[in-house]
Amino acid sequence: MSTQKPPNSSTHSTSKPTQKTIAEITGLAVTTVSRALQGDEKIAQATRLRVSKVAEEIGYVPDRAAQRLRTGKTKVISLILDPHNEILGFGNSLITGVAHALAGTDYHLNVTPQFLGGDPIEPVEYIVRNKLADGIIFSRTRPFDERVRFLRERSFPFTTHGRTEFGYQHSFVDYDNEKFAYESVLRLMQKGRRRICVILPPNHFTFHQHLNYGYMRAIRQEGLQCYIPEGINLDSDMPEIFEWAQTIARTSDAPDGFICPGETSFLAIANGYRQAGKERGRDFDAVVKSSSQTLHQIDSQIDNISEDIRQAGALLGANLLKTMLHPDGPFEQTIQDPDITFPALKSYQD
Amino acid sequence: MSTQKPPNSSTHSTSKPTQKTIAEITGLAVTTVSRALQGDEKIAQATRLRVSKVAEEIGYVPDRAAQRLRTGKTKVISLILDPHNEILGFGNSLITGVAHALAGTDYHLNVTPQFLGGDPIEPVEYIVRNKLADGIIFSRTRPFDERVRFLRERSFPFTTHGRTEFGYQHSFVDYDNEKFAYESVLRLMQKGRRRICVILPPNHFTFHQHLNYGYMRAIRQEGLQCYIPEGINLDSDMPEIFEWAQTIARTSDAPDGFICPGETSFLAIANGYRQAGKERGRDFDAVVKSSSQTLHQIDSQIDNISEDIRQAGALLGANLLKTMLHPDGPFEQTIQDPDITFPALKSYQD
DNA sequence: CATAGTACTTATAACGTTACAAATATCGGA
DNA sequence: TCCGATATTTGTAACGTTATAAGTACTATG
Repeated sequence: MSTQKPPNSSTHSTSKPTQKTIAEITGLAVTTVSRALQGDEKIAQATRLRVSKVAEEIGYVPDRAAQRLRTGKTKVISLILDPHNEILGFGNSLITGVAHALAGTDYHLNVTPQFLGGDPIEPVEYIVRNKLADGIIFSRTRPFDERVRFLRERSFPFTTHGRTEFGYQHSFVDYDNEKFAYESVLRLMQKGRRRICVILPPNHFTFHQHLNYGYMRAIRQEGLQCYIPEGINLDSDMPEIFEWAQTIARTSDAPDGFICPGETSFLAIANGYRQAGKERGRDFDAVVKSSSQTLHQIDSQIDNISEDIRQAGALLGANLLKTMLHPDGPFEQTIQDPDITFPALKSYQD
Repeated sequence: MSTQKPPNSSTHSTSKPTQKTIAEITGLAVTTVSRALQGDEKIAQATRLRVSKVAEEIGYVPDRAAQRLRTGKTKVISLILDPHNEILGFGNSLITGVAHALAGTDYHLNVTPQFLGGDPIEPVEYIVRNKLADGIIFSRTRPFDERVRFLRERSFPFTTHGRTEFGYQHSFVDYDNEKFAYESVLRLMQKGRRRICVILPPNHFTFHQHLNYGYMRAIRQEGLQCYIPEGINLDSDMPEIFEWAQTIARTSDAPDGFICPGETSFLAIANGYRQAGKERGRDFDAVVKSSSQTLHQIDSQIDNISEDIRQAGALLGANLLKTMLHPDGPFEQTIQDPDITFPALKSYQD
């Protein structure tokens, strides 16, 4: 108290306030200010209070660059956004979800775009190399995903949207695609459909397997023929799918039921069938996985099983935060349950 | 040369290489290494070459935190993503565009989500306060946009997607909504429509004015009645628009032409009209502004005027880079021309 | 009253980089 | 041979923060 320096007003009025400014005002040492702001128990409660009050008053905000340089922690989480995820607001919902999970913490969200045609490992390597984040979230995992291997080798915290098939555990959030596919088959059968086709993602993705399992399980159980198109997948352009649908719609054994794990594939198929004079509800049916209300507006009677992307984002954020806190596990592994609420069945069960 | 220190191998083999590592290997001073890496002409070409070769070899990457602390430059550009921009991949396209503009520079892209219902100034204040970026991009500008005022006051570089009506100039990229609306009216007239309705964004946005001007100009010129719905706007939920459309479709003076500056509004309207037994092409027509191929798949005969969002992002990035280089202007102001290519008219011009 | 402990505060150094001023070497010309 | 000019390199300090170790003052204990 007695050693309080004269409040050198010229120093702390001009530019951005730092801990030094607070130190000068309170007459404390910069170290004390730093520790007070960190809530160190070894600093007297009264001091802590005083410091944070002054900090508040003069509008002090910590310099993240300095913190980062000193501690090595970026306090940033990087979400890698895949260009294929454009589908009806997927990216935005995911971002919003993660951002919500991070709100209240001092972590920032950084979105790294993954360029179309680029190697998926690139953004991950880049982030690790340049230490641009403390944790990474990415999607579209593969059974033996290179990114997972890479990050695990370096003990770099991450969470994935989608599972892998490695022998070791890691944090993830996934959607129960197996159940989605299985229930979809049952629903289509309920509507009298027998030639049920499923649109699968490219087979190097893990969720290809899950969808496939669910579909095949139901198909076998019900004694149906499986119908998996070749040359067409969930990532195909709409015009491509449209062309394909238009063609097969005119064949004698054209599918009368579709399982579409994405909205756009359904739209393209419905359009292709329409060109061939076939209407959804009369000539064929479909169960669609969607994450927005858009589809329902286009076809209000469509059977739709929803996936809550925003929730997935929030879970991913939360799981990653936990992983960073306890880097050696246990790993949070969350599987989202499909929300199945079909419209009531009409009487046209022929 | 003679003063070369012995290559203290223990120092630069373990952890991440820094300029110090390079200095030790080359026998130069850290300062020289720093300036060589910056390409300073005052450093001998031979030295520059040698330094960058060693840097490459040992996999040196500059520590951004240290650079940032020292220079005050974050080398980050922040894109503020509005939740309303979810519409069919808007966000992703914009991100991709900006990212492309930034590729090759040492700027990073950081996406800051704007929460639904939050004050638009919040993310901007936050970025400036915490100095999280050197430049900001945001959209959905208002005529007297608070964010523009705020950033200009602080001479903080920014570019907007959309114009303002301030007396001073600033960098922006905008779409020619006036032309879009005007041309849409003409197109609908060409198709024999006379009761032409326009869906406008909330009237606090600048592009509300532009759309309105274009629409009104054409309406007056052609001697038509204007039809601007109340209670419904471009940001309304699809179910809301659907309800509205369903109701007016049954009125005697129901519009037979719609100008939809967004895909979802069209879908909701088409659905509402369909409930009332009215079909697009027969009972009404629409011109839709879209930025994806999705709509075309749903209705291949639809008149659609496209907006290239990815290009907008690229322009925004480029403009902002220029603004940061020359903070006092001249400001890049780009207006994107609508891409108008309608399907050939059928003969049903009654 | 000395001593150990407790409660709290502080000086010093360092993270990796760059701005600045200063130093050294090299060279042509007087 | 000496001088100034040019070319090139270097030492020092600083950006704002925090970890570490060391300090001070006060209290309790024997």
